[in-house]
Amino acid sequence: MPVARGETIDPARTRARVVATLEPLLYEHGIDGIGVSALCEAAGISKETLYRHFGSKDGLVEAVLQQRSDRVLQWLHAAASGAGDDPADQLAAIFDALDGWYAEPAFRGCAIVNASTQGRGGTAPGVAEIHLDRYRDLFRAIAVRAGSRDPDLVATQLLVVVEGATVVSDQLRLPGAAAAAKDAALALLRASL
Amino acid sequence: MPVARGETIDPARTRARVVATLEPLLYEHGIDGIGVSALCEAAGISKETLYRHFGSKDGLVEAVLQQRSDRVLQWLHAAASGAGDDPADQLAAIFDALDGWYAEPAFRGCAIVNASTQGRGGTAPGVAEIHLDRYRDLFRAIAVRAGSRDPDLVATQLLVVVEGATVVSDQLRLPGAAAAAKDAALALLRASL
DNA sequence: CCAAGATGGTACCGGACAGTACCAACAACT
DNA sequence: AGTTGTTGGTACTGTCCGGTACCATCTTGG
Repeated sequence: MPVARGETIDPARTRARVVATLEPLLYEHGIDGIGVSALCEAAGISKETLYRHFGSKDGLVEAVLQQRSDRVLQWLHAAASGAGDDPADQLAAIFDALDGWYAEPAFRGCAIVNASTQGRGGTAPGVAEIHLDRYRDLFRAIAVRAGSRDPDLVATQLLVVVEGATVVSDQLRLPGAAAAAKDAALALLRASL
Repeated sequence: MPVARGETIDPARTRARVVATLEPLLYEHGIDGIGVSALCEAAGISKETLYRHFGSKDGLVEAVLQQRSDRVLQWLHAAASGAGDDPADQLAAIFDALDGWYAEPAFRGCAIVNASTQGRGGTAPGVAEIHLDRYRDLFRAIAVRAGSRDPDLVATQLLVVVEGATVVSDQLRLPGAAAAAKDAALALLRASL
């Protein structure tokens, strides 16, 4: 089949579809764990199309990671918002959401941190920093509204707990890791008042 | 130059020297970030020697990771022991030691976790689990001696904090991450009594 | 002094991978 | 209808990497 299938030809739409399709694949296999040819086959596009849209494999990876960071942060903000107005409840809701993620069979740790660890040099410089900073901003806002004495400190501590829980859940497959992290996060927030 | 240089021919000694020499190199560049030829050149050995000793690149990596895990755990045990008998002091000493590590320019996160993240499949299955379990045992012993109500929970939480601090320090280069983690660890231990 | 084992050097093989070129087919706008 | 632009298919290139083979050289132990 030569061109667009049922849908109209639209480069932006093609690009978005490719990013959405390839995101879970790159997450599952790792950036160096899957070749460009396999990615193209999975996305149903030719290599030429991929390189016209993204310039290089690194360009594709950066686009995928950017969208993933956006999606994850939106998801956590939604989880917090849906838990009412109490900062502690919102914090608990975030860790409950993470617990569900950790339990998924496809869970492989934090995609952005994994990518940064794998691709030392070249791949997505700054994406990881921005991602973690946004995480920290989310926690800082919660700490501020909870009335913490040192919101920056608490935000860093909560970021540490989240990233640690992610790593431990991934490496050790401890089912209780998220619950322990949630307990720790609430204790740290409480201790900061 | 053909054979052993100044030292006597001794396969075990050669193997140990190779592991010690290549450990920092594999840590710095990542497992897939440096080729076997470069490793041999750096170690001053031929490819044939490397493959006779380790069988494959994965075999070399596993040997390096095993030794690194041993070294790190010994180092932390020593830091704890050197801080006296108070469990809280020992915990603080561990995080102070980590703080020094995080500040090193060569710091690249946890080598074992990095390797596990990079080499999905084939590379060192189980090394990461064992490493984190040993970490957790160290913390559990501290929690027990401190009189925590639930030493297993505290051990998991402290493991989460350590791994999180390592990731955050690596990705974000936050100088205060270790101090925040130390503060969090002590608060969690205190809250568990 | 000689046999056996450990080693370094080098060249090589096969495969995988990122990236490119060329072409035919199809859609959208005029 | 035709022109322009987007796409899929395929073949190809150059490169790098893990791993193997062969050989000369040196130490070690008898």
